[in-house]
Amino acid sequence: MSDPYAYDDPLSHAAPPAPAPMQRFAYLDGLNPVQREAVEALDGPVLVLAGAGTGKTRVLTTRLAHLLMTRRAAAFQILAVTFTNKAAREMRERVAHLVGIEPEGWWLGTFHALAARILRRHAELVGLKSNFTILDTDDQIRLIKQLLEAENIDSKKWPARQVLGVIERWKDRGLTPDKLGEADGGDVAGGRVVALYRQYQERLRTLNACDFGDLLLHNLAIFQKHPDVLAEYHRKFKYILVDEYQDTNVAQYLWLRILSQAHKNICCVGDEDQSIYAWRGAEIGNILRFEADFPGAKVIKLEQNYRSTGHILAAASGLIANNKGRLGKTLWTQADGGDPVRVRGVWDGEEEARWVGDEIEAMQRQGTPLSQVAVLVRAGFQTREFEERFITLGLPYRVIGGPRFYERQEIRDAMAYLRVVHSPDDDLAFERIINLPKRGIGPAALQCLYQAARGRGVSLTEAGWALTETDELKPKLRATLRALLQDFFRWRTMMATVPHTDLARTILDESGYTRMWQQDKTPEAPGRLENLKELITAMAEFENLPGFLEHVALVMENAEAAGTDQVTVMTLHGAKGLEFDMVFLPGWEEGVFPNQRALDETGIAGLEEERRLAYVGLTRARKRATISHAANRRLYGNWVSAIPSRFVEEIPNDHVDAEAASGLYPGGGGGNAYGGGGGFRESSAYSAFRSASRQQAPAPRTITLDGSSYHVEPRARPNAPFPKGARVFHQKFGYGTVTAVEQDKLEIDFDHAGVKKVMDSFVVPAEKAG
DNA sequence: ACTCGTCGAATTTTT
DNA sequence: TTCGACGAGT
Repeated sequence: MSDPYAYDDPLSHAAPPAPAPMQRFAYLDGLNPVQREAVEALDGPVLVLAGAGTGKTRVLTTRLAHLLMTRRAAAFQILAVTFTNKAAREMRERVAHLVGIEPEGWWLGTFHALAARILRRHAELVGLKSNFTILDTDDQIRLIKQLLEAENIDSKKWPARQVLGVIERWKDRGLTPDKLGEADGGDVAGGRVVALYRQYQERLRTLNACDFGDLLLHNLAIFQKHPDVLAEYHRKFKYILVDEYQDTNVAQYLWLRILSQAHKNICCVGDEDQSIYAWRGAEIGNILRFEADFPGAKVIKLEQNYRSTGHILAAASGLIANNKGRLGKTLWTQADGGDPVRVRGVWDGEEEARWVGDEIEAMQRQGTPLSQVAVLVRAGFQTREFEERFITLGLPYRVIGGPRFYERQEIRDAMAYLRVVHSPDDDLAFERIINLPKRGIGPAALQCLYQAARGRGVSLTEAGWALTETDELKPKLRATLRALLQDFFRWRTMMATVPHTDLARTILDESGYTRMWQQDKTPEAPGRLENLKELITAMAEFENLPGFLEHVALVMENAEAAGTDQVTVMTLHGAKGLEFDMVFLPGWEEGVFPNQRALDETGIAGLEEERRLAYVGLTRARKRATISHAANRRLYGNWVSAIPSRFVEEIPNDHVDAEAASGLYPGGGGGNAYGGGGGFRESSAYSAFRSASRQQAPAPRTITLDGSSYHVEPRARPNAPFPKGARVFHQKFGYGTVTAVEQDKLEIDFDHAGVKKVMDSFVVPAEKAG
């Protein structure tokens, strides 16, 4: 317990393990030939392209086990990297199961946890102390706000969130302030983001803190400037294994590359078709470029799907085939065809929720457990309608998402107390709780503290002590401040003798924080007190306070919900990696999905990412996938009409069973969602969403359904809509922009052929061309 | 220092 | 529509 950051493996420099005797490895038996190849290709760079449901995790874990069992490497010589703690835990458990024991001293964890571990050992090389704190988003925002204020930048025009976003994207790409010119920030924050970034980094250093991005960047800096340190890790890590490679950002890629450059034993597993995190810095290019980045790389494609029925798989494959930026895989299955993907058109969001609810009840009656049913939505706000409906029906459900345990206000407050006790210099934590519960130390007093701290170049705590000696503060305030600081001092001394759980309880009680919630009469208060208790319980699993704080900073996880039988409602992003028998995919409308903003902001790249998201959604389903779209939806208080998502049309007809209420879309003869000759081209959702056009709320009415289900005729499917401004491609005239729309005739300004009027059936959206 | 009202914005999320 | 952030008033 003497040094909580002592991570050194006693065996790090031990002689290489003896080769294993020839033996049979039973765990290889259940693998298919390709999986086996992926497991056994231990040396050199390997890219395993693992399609959805092809047994990726199995390959990963078996490969790790194989490395250990063949004694190619000891556990501490393997670096195994994941994105989430959940994935790390799962891998740890499954490998332990395969190997029979929990491997000791190994380096398996998230990019951030591993980078933090390395950084703690060499913190001084980048000007930090090894007990640096890792900031959470709250801290970051508050810091940026302070900087904005100091710079006199209007925080209304440039919200701290946005400024932070820009900085984080830079960090994702490995761009430290010195690599940027002042102009690189565009007009963000009045053209001063780069300066803010620099100041932000300076502040972090004086706070002895770093954010998540820094963990990686500091690692890179250390490796680049200290070859001896790098060499140490080169010697140490003989094999590197990476999960979800398609989600890596540039900084993570550089980190992997530099660590693997000595031995080149790096195996990356991923699926470019499931790359859905570009918006937070993921570079799909990393996986697309793998063979170029790692010369001599072996590429192994896992294509046999063990999850879904034939129809679902074919639907998903057909959809994703519309993407350009992919390496390409052909998934196949031995499973039955099963049912085609259902596509259902309804009048509005309410009806959609009603229909989905009814369908789920029907499935339940037929014996499907609710735990095998999921409703996957594009965006959080879509969950509400389903919740309301499920409550009405009395259908048990749980919404995944929402604020997680360690993000709750009361937990963050409690954590701030603990952080200040652990490290008195943690100004951000101190600031958070200095007046919580209310002690009368308001903004004015805080301002005074700040000045004192800055003037003396010390932390707030230290400045506080100084202020108790002077008469800059009113006597009463001075006394309060002194009492608080003395409390902290006392708690700090208790650290050595009192178990950390007891200490935490004491702190929360004596500080008056518990009492604050006990006296609070809002309905949330009891829950918050519960959470505080839970926090103490969670602490018990850790040896000491620093260990716990590191866990919270890096892991920030929820305890798993109780195991009652419930429908799962969550976002498509949240569903990656999961699977269910029955999957509902509501809201497949232009504007909602693909999301209009994604299209506006990132164009074709955005569209392709949305399509991958659709692919992820479909491939979550084992037995049945049900897509639905509403003709009308209430969005931010006003009604908008929308047309079915282009993704609906992109699914091959043979695998779709489409059915829509009649009269959903204006114009056109048939009046069903898909046939009927282009009726809904006029009410393009593009413009509808962009301008949030105010429309009369559709009068509530009963929908008469077409008696029989309607099967889509291949030829009858209309082209994608071409709103004004759309980029299109014409066989003869090339690329152009739509300048006017009149029924099925378009006026197009072609890049090379000038303005022409053409029938819409002769052009395709520009992104589909070629 | 706290409460109330107005204004504006509004995907996706891990660490 | 709903939520939050901020500014004015008590």
